[in-house]
Amino acid sequence: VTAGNVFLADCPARLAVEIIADKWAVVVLYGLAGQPRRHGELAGLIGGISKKVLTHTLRRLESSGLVTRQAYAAAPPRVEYELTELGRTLIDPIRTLTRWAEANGEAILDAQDRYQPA
Amino acid sequence: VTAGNVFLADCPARLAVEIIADKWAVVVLYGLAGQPRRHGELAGLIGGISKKVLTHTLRRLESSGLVTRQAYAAAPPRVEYELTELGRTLIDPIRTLTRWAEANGEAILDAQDRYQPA
DNA sequence: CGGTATCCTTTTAGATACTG
DNA sequence: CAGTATCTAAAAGGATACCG
Repeated sequence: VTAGNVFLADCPARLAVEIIADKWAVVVLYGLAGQPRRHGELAGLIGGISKKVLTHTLRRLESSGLVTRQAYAAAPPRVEYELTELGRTLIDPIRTLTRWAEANGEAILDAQDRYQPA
Repeated sequence: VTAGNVFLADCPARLAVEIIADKWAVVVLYGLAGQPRRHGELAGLIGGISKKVLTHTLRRLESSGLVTRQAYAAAPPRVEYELTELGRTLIDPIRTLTRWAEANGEAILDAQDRYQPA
Protein backbone atom coordinates (compact mmCIF):
# COMPACT_ATOMS: atom_id res chain seq x y z
CA VAL A 1 0.00 0.00 0.00
CA THR A 2 1.94 3.01 -1.24
CA ALA A 3 1.02 6.43 -2.51
CA GLY A 4 3.23 7.35 -5.43
CA ASN A 5 6.55 5.96 -4.27
CA VAL A 6 6.27 6.78 -0.60
CA PHE A 7 5.40 4.59 2.35
CA LEU A 8 2.28 5.27 4.30
CA ALA A 9 2.17 4.36 7.95
CA ASP A 10 1.06 0.86 8.87
CA CYS A 11 1.07 -0.63 5.39
CA PRO A 12 2.28 -4.24 5.01
CA ALA A 13 5.40 -3.18 3.12
CA ARG A 14 6.41 -0.96 6.00
CA LEU A 15 5.89 -3.75 8.50
CA ALA A 16 8.01 -6.16 6.49
CA VAL A 17 10.73 -3.54 6.15
CA GLU A 18 10.79 -3.25 9.91
CA ILE A 19 11.67 -6.92 10.09
CA ILE A 20 14.60 -6.78 7.74
CA ALA A 21 15.74 -3.25 8.61
CA ASP A 22 17.85 -4.72 11.38
CA LYS A 23 21.59 -5.01 11.35
CA TRP A 24 21.71 -8.47 12.89
CA ALA A 25 18.76 -9.90 11.00
CA VAL A 26 20.35 -9.07 7.65
CA VAL A 27 23.70 -10.48 8.65
CA VAL A 28 22.18 -13.68 10.08
CA LEU A 29 20.04 -14.27 7.00
CA TYR A 30 23.08 -13.77 4.83
CA GLY A 31 24.99 -16.23 6.99
CA LEU A 32 22.31 -18.83 6.37
CA ALA A 33 22.34 -18.36 2.61
CA GLY A 34 23.50 -21.50 0.84
CA GLN A 35 23.53 -23.93 3.75
CA PRO A 36 22.07 -24.66 7.18
CA ARG A 37 24.24 -23.58 10.08
CA ARG A 38 24.56 -24.40 13.72
CA HIS A 39 24.23 -21.76 16.41
CA GLY A 40 27.92 -21.62 17.31
CA GLU A 41 28.91 -21.78 13.68
CA LEU A 42 26.83 -18.70 12.91
CA ALA A 43 28.25 -16.86 15.89
CA GLY A 44 31.78 -17.56 14.68
CA LEU A 45 31.08 -16.51 11.10
CA ILE A 46 29.37 -13.30 12.11
CA GLY A 47 31.72 -12.22 14.85
CA GLY A 48 30.91 -9.72 17.57
CA ILE A 49 27.40 -10.99 18.26
CA SER A 50 26.54 -12.34 21.69
CA LYS A 51 24.71 -15.63 22.20
CA LYS A 52 21.76 -13.78 23.63
CA VAL A 53 21.35 -11.49 20.66
CA LEU A 54 21.94 -14.24 18.13
CA THR A 55 19.31 -16.44 19.76
CA HIS A 56 16.88 -13.57 19.94
CA THR A 57 17.45 -12.65 16.30
CA LEU A 58 16.96 -16.26 15.20
CA ARG A 59 13.74 -16.52 17.20
CA ARG A 60 12.37 -13.44 15.56
CA LEU A 61 13.27 -14.72 12.09
CA GLU A 62 11.70 -18.04 12.99
CA SER A 63 8.50 -16.40 14.21
CA SER A 64 8.30 -14.51 10.92
CA GLY A 65 8.57 -17.69 8.90
CA LEU A 66 11.98 -16.92 7.43
CA VAL A 67 14.03 -19.52 9.30
CA THR A 68 13.43 -22.98 10.72
CA ARG A 69 15.04 -24.39 13.84
CA GLN A 70 15.82 -28.10 14.02
CA ALA A 71 17.08 -29.58 17.29
CA TYR A 72 18.65 -33.03 17.32
CA ALA A 73 18.50 -34.94 20.61
CA ALA A 74 22.09 -35.75 21.41
CA ALA A 75 24.91 -34.94 23.77
CA PRO A 76 26.24 -32.42 23.10
CA PRO A 77 23.09 -30.81 21.63
CA ARG A 78 22.98 -30.05 17.95
CA VAL A 79 20.71 -27.33 16.61
CA GLU A 80 20.54 -26.36 12.97
CA TYR A 81 18.99 -23.25 11.50
CA GLU A 82 17.94 -23.14 7.90
CA LEU A 83 16.19 -20.67 5.63
CA THR A 84 12.60 -21.47 4.76
CA GLU A 85 11.32 -21.19 1.21
CA LEU A 86 10.16 -17.68 2.10
CA GLY A 87 13.51 -16.90 3.67
CA ARG A 88 15.33 -17.99 0.53
CA THR A 89 13.36 -15.49 -1.51
CA LEU A 90 14.85 -12.74 0.64
CA ILE A 91 18.42 -13.61 -0.23
CA ASP A 92 18.35 -12.03 -3.67
CA PRO A 93 17.18 -8.62 -2.39
CA ILE A 94 19.80 -8.84 0.34
CA ARG A 95 22.50 -9.68 -2.17
CA THR A 96 21.49 -6.67 -4.24
CA LEU A 97 21.97 -4.59 -1.14
CA THR A 98 25.30 -6.10 -0.15
CA ARG A 99 26.63 -5.71 -3.66
CA TRP A 100 25.78 -2.04 -3.37
CA ALA A 101 27.45 -1.91 0.02
CA GLU A 102 30.63 -3.52 -1.24
CA ALA A 103 30.77 -1.15 -4.19
CA ASN A 104 30.04 2.00 -2.16
CA GLY A 105 31.28 1.33 1.36
CA GLU A 106 34.48 3.24 0.77
CA ALA A 107 32.61 6.23 -0.63
CA ILE A 108 30.53 6.37 2.51
CA LEU A 109 33.55 6.16 4.77
CA ASP A 110 35.18 8.95 2.77
CA ALA A 111 32.07 11.11 3.07
CA GLN A 112 31.97 10.55 6.80
CA ASP A 113 35.61 11.55 7.11
CA ARG A 114 35.03 14.75 5.19
CA TYR A 115 31.74 15.67 6.82
CA GLN A 116 31.64 18.97 8.67
CA PRO A 117 28.42 19.76 10.53
CA ALA A 118 26.99 23.08 9.36
CA VAL B 1 35.58 -8.13 2.10
CA THR B 2 33.70 -11.40 2.56
CA ALA B 3 34.70 -15.02 3.05
CA GLY B 4 32.46 -17.22 0.97
CA ASN B 5 29.12 -15.50 1.31
CA VAL B 6 29.41 -14.45 4.91
CA PHE B 7 30.21 -11.09 6.42
CA LEU B 8 33.35 -10.69 8.43
CA ALA B 9 33.38 -8.18 11.21
CA ASP B 10 34.49 -4.65 10.34
CA CYS B 11 34.48 -5.04 6.56
CA PRO B 12 33.21 -2.09 4.51
CA ALA B 13 30.12 -3.98 3.37
CA ARG B 14 29.11 -4.57 6.96
CA LEU B 15 29.59 -0.92 7.82
CA ALA B 16 27.51 0.22 4.90
CA VAL B 17 24.78 -2.25 5.82
CA GLU B 18 24.69 -0.73 9.27
CA ILE B 19 23.82 2.58 7.69
CA ILE B 20 20.90 1.31 5.69
CA ALA B 21 19.77 -1.39 8.13
CA ASP B 22 17.68 1.22 9.88
CA LYS B 23 13.94 1.50 9.68
CA TRP B 24 13.85 5.26 9.44
CA ALA B 25 16.80 5.60 7.09
CA VAL B 26 15.21 3.30 4.53
CA VAL B 27 11.86 5.03 4.74
CA VAL B 28 13.40 8.50 4.50
CA LEU B 29 15.55 7.57 1.50
CA TYR B 30 12.50 6.12 -0.18
CA GLY B 31 10.60 9.30 0.56
CA LEU B 32 13.28 11.30 -1.21
CA ALA B 33 13.24 9.13 -4.29
CA GLY B 34 12.09 11.05 -7.33
CA GLN B 35 12.09 14.57 -5.92
CA PRO B 36 13.56 16.83 -3.25
CA ARG B 37 11.38 17.25 -0.21
CA ARG B 38 11.03 19.70 2.64
CA HIS B 39 11.34 18.65 6.24
CA GLY B 40 7.67 18.91 7.11
CA GLU B 41 6.68 17.36 3.82
CA LEU B 42 8.76 14.30 4.60
CA ALA B 43 7.30 14.07 8.09
CA GLY B 44 3.81 14.12 6.67
CA LEU B 45 4.52 11.50 4.02
CA ILE B 46 6.20 9.14 6.44
CA GLY B 47 3.84 9.51 9.34
CA GLY B 48 4.64 8.61 12.92
CA ILE B 49 8.16 10.02 12.94
CA SER B 50 9.01 12.84 15.33
CA LYS B 51 10.81 15.98 14.21
CA LYS B 52 13.76 15.06 16.34
CA VAL B 53 14.20 11.62 14.84
CA LEU B 54 13.62 12.84 11.30
CA THR B 55 16.25 15.55 11.70
CA HIS B 56 18.67 13.10 13.24
CA THR B 57 18.12 10.56 10.47
CA LEU B 58 18.61 13.21 7.80
CA ARG B 59 21.84 14.38 9.44
CA ARG B 60 23.17 10.87 9.45
CA LEU B 61 22.30 10.36 5.80
CA GLU B 62 23.87 13.72 5.03
CA SER B 63 27.07 12.82 6.88
CA SER B 64 27.27 9.61 4.87
CA GLY B 65 27.00 11.48 1.59
CA LEU B 66 23.58 10.11 0.65
CA VAL B 67 21.56 13.28 1.07
CA THR B 68 22.16 17.00 0.69
CA ARG B 69 20.57 19.72 2.76
CA GLN B 70 19.78 23.07 1.17
CA ALA B 71 18.53 25.91 3.34
CA TYR B 72 16.97 29.00 1.72
CA ALA B 73 17.13 32.22 3.71
CA ALA B 74 13.54 33.33 4.03
CA ALA B 75 10.73 33.73 6.50
CA PRO B 76 9.36 31.21 7.09
CA PRO B 77 12.48 29.10 6.54
CA ARG B 78 12.59 26.65 3.68
CA VAL B 79 14.89 23.63 3.79
CA GLU B 80 15.06 21.04 1.06
CA TYR B 81 16.61 17.62 1.25
CA GLU B 82 17.68 15.81 -1.87
CA LEU B 83 19.41 12.56 -2.71
CA THR B 84 23.00 12.85 -3.85
CA GLU B 85 24.27 10.93 -6.85
CA LEU B 86 25.43 8.24 -4.41
CA GLY B 87 22.09 8.29 -2.66
CA ARG B 88 20.26 7.80 -5.93
CA THR B 89 22.23 4.60 -6.56
CA LEU B 90 20.73 3.21 -3.36
CA ILE B 91 17.15 3.56 -4.55
CA ASP B 92 17.23 0.54 -6.83
CA PRO B 93 18.40 -1.86 -4.10
CA ILE B 94 15.78 -0.38 -1.78
CA ARG B 95 13.08 -0.82 -4.40
CA THR B 96 14.09 -4.46 -4.79
CA LEU B 97 13.60 -4.82 -1.07
CA THR B 98 10.27 -3.03 -0.92
CA ARG B 99 8.94 -5.03 -3.84
CA TRP B 100 9.79 -8.14 -1.85
CA ALA B 101 8.13 -6.64 1.20
CA GLU B 102 4.93 -5.84 -0.65
CA ALA B 103 4.81 -9.31 -2.15
CA ASN B 104 5.54 -11.11 1.13
CA GLY B 105 4.29 -8.88 3.89
CA GLU B 106 1.10 -10.83 4.29
CA ALA B 107 2.97 -14.15 4.47
CA ILE B 108 5.05 -12.77 7.31
CA LEU B 109 2.01 -11.53 9.19
CA ASP B 110 0.39 -14.93 8.76
CA ALA B 111 3.50 -16.71 10.03
CA GLN B 112 3.59 -14.43 13.06
CA ASP B 113 -0.05 -15.19 13.81
CA ARG B 114 0.53 -18.91 13.61
CA TYR B 115 3.83 -18.95 15.49
CA GLN B 116 3.92 -20.99 18.68
CA PRO B 117 7.17 -20.80 20.68
CA ALA B 118 8.59 -24.29 21.22
C1' DC C 1 26.59 -27.02 22.70
C1' DG C 2 22.89 -24.19 22.94
C1' DG C 3 20.63 -21.89 25.41
C1' DT C 4 18.46 -18.78 29.94
C1' DA C 5 18.67 -15.57 33.69
C1' DT C 6 20.37 -11.60 35.65
C1' DC C 7 22.45 -7.25 35.74
C1' DC C 8 23.81 -3.19 33.84
C1' DT C 9 24.97 0.34 30.18
C1' DT C 10 23.97 2.43 25.88
C1' DT C 11 20.94 3.66 22.37
C1' DT C 12 16.65 5.02 20.50
C1' DA C 13 12.70 7.39 20.43
C1' DG C 14 8.42 9.91 21.99
C1' DA C 15 6.50 14.22 24.12
C1' DT C 16 6.74 18.81 25.10
C1' DA C 17 8.34 23.34 25.13
C1' DC C 18 11.02 26.87 23.22
C1' DT C 19 13.71 29.72 19.37
C1' DG C 20 15.30 32.15 14.98
C1' DC D 1 8.91 26.12 9.23
C1' DA D 2 12.70 23.88 10.85
C1' DG D 3 15.12 22.95 14.43
C1' DT D 4 17.09 22.49 19.40
C1' DA D 5 16.77 21.34 24.43
C1' DT D 6 15.22 18.68 28.04
C1' DC D 7 13.22 14.87 30.11
C1' DT D 8 11.72 10.31 30.24
C1' DA D 9 10.44 5.62 28.88
C1' DA D 10 11.52 1.72 26.36
C1' DA D 11 14.45 -1.17 23.68
C1' DA D 12 18.86 -3.09 22.43
C1' DG D 13 22.83 -5.03 23.59
C1' DG D 14 27.15 -6.67 26.25
C1' DA D 15 29.04 -9.53 30.27
C1' DT D 16 28.78 -13.09 33.17
C1' DA D 17 27.14 -17.09 35.31
C1' DC D 18 24.50 -21.06 35.25
C1' DC D 19 21.71 -25.22 33.28
C1' DG D 20 20.06 -29.48 30.52
